[in-house]
Amino acid sequence: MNSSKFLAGRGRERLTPEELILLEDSGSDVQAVEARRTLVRRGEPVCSSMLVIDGFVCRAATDNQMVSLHIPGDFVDLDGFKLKRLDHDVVAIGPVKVTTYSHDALAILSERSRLTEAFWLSSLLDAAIHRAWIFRIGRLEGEARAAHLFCELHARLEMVGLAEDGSFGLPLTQLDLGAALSLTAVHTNRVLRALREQGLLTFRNRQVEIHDRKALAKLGNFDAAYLYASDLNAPSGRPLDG
Amino acid sequence: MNSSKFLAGRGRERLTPEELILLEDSGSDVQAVEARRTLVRRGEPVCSSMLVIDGFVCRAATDNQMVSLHIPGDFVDLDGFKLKRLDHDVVAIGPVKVTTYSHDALAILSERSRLTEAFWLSSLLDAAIHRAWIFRIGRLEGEARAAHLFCELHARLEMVGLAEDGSFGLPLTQLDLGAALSLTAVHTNRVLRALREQGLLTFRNRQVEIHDRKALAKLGNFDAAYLYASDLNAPSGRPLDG
DNA sequence: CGCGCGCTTGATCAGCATCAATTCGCGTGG
DNA sequence: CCACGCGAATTGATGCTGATCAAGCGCGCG
Repeated sequence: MNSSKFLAGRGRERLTPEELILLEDSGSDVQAVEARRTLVRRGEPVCSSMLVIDGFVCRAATDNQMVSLHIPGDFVDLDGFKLKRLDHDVVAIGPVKVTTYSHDALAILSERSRLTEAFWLSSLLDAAIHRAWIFRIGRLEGEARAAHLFCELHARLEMVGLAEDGSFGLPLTQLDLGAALSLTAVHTNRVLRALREQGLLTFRNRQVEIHDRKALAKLGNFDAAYLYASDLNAPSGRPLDG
Repeated sequence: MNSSKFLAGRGRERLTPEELILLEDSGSDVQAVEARRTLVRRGEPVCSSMLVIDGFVCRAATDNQMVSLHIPGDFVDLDGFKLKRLDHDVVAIGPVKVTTYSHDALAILSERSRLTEAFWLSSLLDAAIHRAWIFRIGRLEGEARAAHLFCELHARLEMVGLAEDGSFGLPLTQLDLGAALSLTAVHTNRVLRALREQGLLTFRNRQVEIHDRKALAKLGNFDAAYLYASDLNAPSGRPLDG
């Protein structure tokens, strides 16, 4: 598995080919991580950050509240580069592949290129997604809450080519899903059944099939604007030709 | 009111005096904003960002869910500098004073200094606070939720010298508080009464008095680590003497 | 084959929303 | 000066959403 495919995620389309090469050369080889492994524990000093290449990685706060869910192309703990420790655990959900970037390497990269801005942008997108999670948990109830999360995941996965026809792999248990939705596993199960019975989506065998994308978005009050997809793919403020 | 007092908030202690001067010179004069004014509406193109000098500013998502609450020293919509529009409204809660920074000025600043990193750091702190809000709303119930929020506000205000002896001004109505806590105004009222009757805190006339800080933190499961206060005030990675 | 984990379903209970009404504080105009 | 109006605070009554407790099922794996 080559990491370069995902280097261009999260607005890094704006980078020049030279910058992308610089970025790729600074990362480690791809490393495999087994499912359920805790990659970073909260509070521990960290000296490197990870780019997800394959699989799903989550960030978990106190009482196992999931606060973030990362897909291939996401840097998981760029926070650690600037803050030197994390305020949450980082856990692989299924089997995962990552590349790591030592903070020393990132520091050198920052000196030599506009990559600092790319990283900042990535952090801003994380923050925007966090805000959507606050809204989801704070204002939507059961079915709508799940619908909103599935819409988000679909949109994000589609941006990196990992969703097709409303269908994508999602190696979460219903307990994991509950941790993200802030619902018990029991209630998550009932919510999934309700969505299935309404013909909106099925989630079985680690595979999501969205049957009615429009209705799902409506139920979940989902507006993808906060993912800034079009902006990121649009030509940047940088002059087009040099 | 001079803005320089708050330029050093949010980890900007790390900046050199020259950088601080550069920053101060790039901002507008202090502008007064009346209470309840919407400063930026979601989706609108933005071409400047704001630093809060006095008062409270919040960010509100769909259905009036508050997703963020900003105090003097916070940049409210630095997001807009990189993303060019916001995924939420920005609203003054009480009467507020701000200085604005045009994105052109910020771009020039970025070129000339390490300010990009300071801004990035500020965004990372916002994200960390967002995560704490997800935990609070997702895992804590009524009283604990309110306790956690009051602890956060106290800690943040103390960092910029706006809280003393567990007491600080907070110009929110109970409805506003409910929007932040994701509770109805009615239930917010009952929760406040419960906290008062337990001798933990009183909130009256826009003034918070924390009577038992330790017990409040315990009830709210509050650990201030996510605010990175000590890290920000500690000497930075930058060489101490030049 | 049996154990464990995840999924599923039923029954009961608690936290909070909702609806409704009253009171309080305060600025405004008669 | 007082009546009025309006937003905010407060309190009561009722109902819904989702937690909790409990039990059974399916399936992969040692």
